[in-house]
Amino acid sequence: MTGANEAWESLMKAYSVLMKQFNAEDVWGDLTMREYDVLYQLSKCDGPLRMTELNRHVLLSQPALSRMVERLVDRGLVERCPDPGDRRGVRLSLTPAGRDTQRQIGRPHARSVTRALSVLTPEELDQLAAITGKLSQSEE
Amino acid sequence: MTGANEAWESLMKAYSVLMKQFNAEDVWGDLTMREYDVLYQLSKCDGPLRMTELNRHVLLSQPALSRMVERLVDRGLVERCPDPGDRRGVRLSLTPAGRDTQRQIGRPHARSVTRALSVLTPEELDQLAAITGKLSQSEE
DNA sequence: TTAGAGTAGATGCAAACGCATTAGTCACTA
DNA sequence: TAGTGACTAATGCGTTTGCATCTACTCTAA
Repeated sequence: MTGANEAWESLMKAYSVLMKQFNAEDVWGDLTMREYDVLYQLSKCDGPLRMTELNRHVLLSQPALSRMVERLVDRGLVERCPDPGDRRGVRLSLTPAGRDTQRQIGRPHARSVTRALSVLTPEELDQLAAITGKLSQSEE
Repeated sequence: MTGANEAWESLMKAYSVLMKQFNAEDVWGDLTMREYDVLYQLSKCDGPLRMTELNRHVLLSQPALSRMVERLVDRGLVERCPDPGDRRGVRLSLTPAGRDTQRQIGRPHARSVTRALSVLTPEELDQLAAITGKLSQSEE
């Protein structure tokens, strides 16, 4: 019988341990993990993403994300063009170079993830995905 | 049937969503969540902790932790004294004020955690703790 | 059609971060 | 017991972060 706080602490610990492990791997080239995360989130959606929408998927403040995107644009990995339907907004998408970089990093990283989670049975993977999915959907 | 990468992504999403939610709550006083985390980790161990040991439990680089501890010492929340057995090392512990602050923040935060995880059944809490526990122990 | 509230993203600025390196200590071996 | 390599924590420095704020645009309703 586990309390909610023990479960949350255990989740945080796992996150922290695995994040450090992944960060130590030599697969990130000249990107940080956070920058890769932005490229990855963009790679998942084929259509262009709005800044605000992207910000929902990334653990960064709005200004920090704004500047990170600016840097990625400067480096030719992300394209930023005005949203025709809302002139306040911006549409973000990967450039070919950005997509390429994402894939090049994503492949070995995905292998690391598989290796790190290989201690879990298929049933446990299912349960983990189901439970954490429930958690992120529960924001009202 | 879920793959390891989907499970990891789902875990990261849950972490990110809940972290943002907790961060938005008005319980942190003049501390950041990261600073609270350090106080919390110190509060869990009764005996003094070594810098390196503390660093294992916190998602921060060694220099960042060193300076954060310095700030907490300046604010009177943490005590730093030389380790008699190893003159390179440092022994960290909470001051009474630090313990007090930790408790004052910890109480409402623990309630938030309980509320956020209340969408899970007791069985799911057990499973989540067991699975994430397995993950963090698997570093060889 | 226009005033006022709300939203999207950018910017100024101080604080905090990570990388590389350093100083000091330990532990093992010759 | 002197020398070498590993380990612990601190520091220099350029970059990134968050908070507060700002500008520009949208939406609602009078």
